[in-house]
Amino acid sequence: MALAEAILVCLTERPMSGYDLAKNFDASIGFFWRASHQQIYRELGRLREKGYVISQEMSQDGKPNRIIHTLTPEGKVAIKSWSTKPAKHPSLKDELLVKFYALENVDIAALKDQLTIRIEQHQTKLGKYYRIKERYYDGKELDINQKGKLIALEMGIDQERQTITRLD
Amino acid sequence: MALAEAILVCLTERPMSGYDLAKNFDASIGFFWRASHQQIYRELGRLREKGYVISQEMSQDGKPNRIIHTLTPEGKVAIKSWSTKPAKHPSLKDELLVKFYALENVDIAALKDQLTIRIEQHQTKLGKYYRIKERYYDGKELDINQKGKLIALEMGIDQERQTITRLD
DNA sequence: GTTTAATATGCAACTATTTGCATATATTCA
DNA sequence: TGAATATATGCAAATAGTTGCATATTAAAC
Repeated sequence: MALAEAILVCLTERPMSGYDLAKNFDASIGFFWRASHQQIYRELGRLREKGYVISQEMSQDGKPNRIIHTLTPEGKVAIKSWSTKPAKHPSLKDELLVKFYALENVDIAALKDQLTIRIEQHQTKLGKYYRIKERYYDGKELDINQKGKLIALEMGIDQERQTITRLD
Repeated sequence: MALAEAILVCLTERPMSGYDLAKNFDASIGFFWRASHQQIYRELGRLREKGYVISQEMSQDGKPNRIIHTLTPEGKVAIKSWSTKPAKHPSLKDELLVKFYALENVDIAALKDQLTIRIEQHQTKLGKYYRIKERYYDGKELDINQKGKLIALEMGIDQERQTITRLD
């Protein structure tokens, strides 16, 4: 499973709480791998058991305590080892295309509405990508780690733009 | 869940056995919704219980018996009703992009190999799409149902071509 | 002052998916 | 003659993902 690895990858940037990770999965890495906070908290437990992260409770004044998870050297080794294994096919499940596939048996007006919504969703996502790119990457000196993120981001931008053109 | 509906959609074309359906999920509709034969057989059981399909065993000489599943009017109603509900986001899980995201902590040579394999996979898929298009759609009179399938197919072709260009 | 939103964590139940196994027949290839 | 491939169906276990709920604090808005 790659949720574990996606979390470890996030933690290479800096130690984070489950809450921080959940926000990351809503924003940056979540564009390539989606996960809910429930999944993340459960997975963090497993990663702790395996010794890939260590977790420390930090008290904060005002807000509830947070548990900060830090990547261990064993965790880093796990990422490297995962990285050499063949990547699985991206999962592929698109209800909207199934509906087009069934055009004769479908409510066409409802389908058009869904298409409009879908296009809007892609535009929203594209907007988010652009904002991230401007804010963190444009006109900055980039180390290799940031370059990797930029590559992934640009692939996402390309994909969204093309999908919008295709559907529109 | 849309596996149920994807199966029903397949059965609008003609009555089929589980085996036929599994092959369909490997070829045409499977380009938008992947499923294993185990999943399909189990789901067929549920669809039978709900009365969306009826199943009849046919003996064949030589080969093992097949069970032919036929869409019922209730099944057709279920498709129509599903078609009006908002389509969920396509699922989104791409290990390869996660690996790019983690460039600093990854084995770069291994990643390049995986990228090559991925491009080849997209090319294989594109080839399949083209063959289906030529064989079943090019220069043919199309009814509305076939037009829907052609739209889905052309979206697939477009997507694959652009993905190959992007990755290459 | 009470509701709403943001922060912060997590369990439990349910549903879906994957993986491994199991069985049986007929044909084709070496 | 034995092995591999295609046809044909399905169970069981493990893993993954979704949905609903539960709790607790603080700040800001109304």
